[in-house]
Amino acid sequence: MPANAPHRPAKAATKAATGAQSPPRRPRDSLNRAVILDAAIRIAERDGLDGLTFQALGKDLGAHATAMYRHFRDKDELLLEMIDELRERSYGGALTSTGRWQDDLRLQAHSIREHYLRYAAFAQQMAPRSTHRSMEIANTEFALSALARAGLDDDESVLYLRLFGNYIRAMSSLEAGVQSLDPGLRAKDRVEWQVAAEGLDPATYPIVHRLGARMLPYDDPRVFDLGLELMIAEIERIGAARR
Amino acid sequence: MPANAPHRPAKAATKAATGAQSPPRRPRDSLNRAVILDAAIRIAERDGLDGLTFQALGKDLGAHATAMYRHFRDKDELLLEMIDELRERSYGGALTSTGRWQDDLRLQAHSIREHYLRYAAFAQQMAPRSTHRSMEIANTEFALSALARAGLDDDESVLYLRLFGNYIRAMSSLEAGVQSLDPGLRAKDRVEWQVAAEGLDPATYPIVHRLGARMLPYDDPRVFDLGLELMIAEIERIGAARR
DNA sequence: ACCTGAACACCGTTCAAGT
DNA sequence: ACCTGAACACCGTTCAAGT
Repeated sequence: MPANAPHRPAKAATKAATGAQSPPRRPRDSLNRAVILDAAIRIAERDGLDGLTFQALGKDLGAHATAMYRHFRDKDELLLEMIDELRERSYGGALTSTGRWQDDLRLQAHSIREHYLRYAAFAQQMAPRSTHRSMEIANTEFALSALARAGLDDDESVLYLRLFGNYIRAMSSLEAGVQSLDPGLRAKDRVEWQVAAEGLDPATYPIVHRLGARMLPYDDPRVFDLGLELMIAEIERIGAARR
Repeated sequence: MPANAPHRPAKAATKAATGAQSPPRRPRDSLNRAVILDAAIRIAERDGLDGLTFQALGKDLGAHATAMYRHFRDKDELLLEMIDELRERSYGGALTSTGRWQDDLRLQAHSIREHYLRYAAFAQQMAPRSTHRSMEIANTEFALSALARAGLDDDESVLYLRLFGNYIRAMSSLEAGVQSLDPGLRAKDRVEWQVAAEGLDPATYPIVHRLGARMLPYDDPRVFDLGLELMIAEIERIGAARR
């Protein structure tokens, strides 16, 4: 039996011979966007974004791969819906204010960062795309409210909203990117700095030669907070000067 | 003639019939990493990363698609080499110091950012990966030297090097990601904020309702410098306190 | 040793056919 | 109306065969 024959021209015959029959047809209307989205997220979490194919989706759902096209225009539409659904699941309800604008910004920054790291495979797709769904608008209102309470005027608010938002998404996306790399490759990375530093000419690269062994990994967790506190301190300064 | 038959089983026969013959065989050793890299970069700049396939490469070079496998282990190795080659082309020689550490950091930040925006399709691949090639080590020495002249000690230097480096790569990568999106989609984005803001309930979203029309795009160029200056000012403060 | 040709095991997507 | 089956036009990668 030519088990690996491509494009099996005699599939039906093989089936008849082995007694295998088509899996039961999926009952009508049992497939819908919610069910497909659910399976897609489950598959992506298990096998990564590369593992998410229409064939895998069909297998998981017991349906034909092309059945998805009745519910999503193409794969990109599926992906966008997944991003939105994940967002909904992660910070379901709106954030509740802590009472202090500084802590509100910290809370928001960390909740977004955790979301990106939890769904690291999606991070690079999420960061530059806005959905304008209610979740995003609620988040924007939350941040703008904190900036207003800090004492920023309208012009400053829209500017610092972008710095704050971009910083959080960009840095989280980078961390997620690092963590999505092959683990073996990342381990090699750290060692290589040490090796490279030791083998270096101390005359041309004196500081790298001296500090190479103490270099921090790209995703050192202290870095995110360091920049975050810098922004909060600056916002505090601007607000105080304005009063 | 079945022009669109897949996996053309009668290719040789067709060729003989039409009189077409195999293109001239590529002369021995005319293919090498440099030549392939050059073509790959040309193709990627013209057709984007999605257009860069071994088939396109073969066509461009007048060689068989699989000939590349003699020179690169797989596509990922080709991609890494491309990233490194582009880096080499962008900021060819090492940066030369301006004499002021603040301006050195600004120079480096902007040259890296321009590099990311110029090769926006690669940005998301470049950001989280380090190559440990000479270019990267020279850049690291340059930044560490600036931080040392600012007055930072070793611990502070390695920490702020990461913040500085991650900020630049992360923010540049985000901007590149935005600019890689479909242009039509980006235009829609800006309008949608305005529409969303106007249709909003002013009671639940008072600030977004008021400021929605003035929202800045994700890739507003002022944002990058705003954060950059924040970091430089902080480094200045730390250095001054230490003296 | 270097390049080609054919094959393998996939993809996303379209569309006529089944139910 | 919803789902299936077959096909189309691609991918990256392997490997035996040509030169």
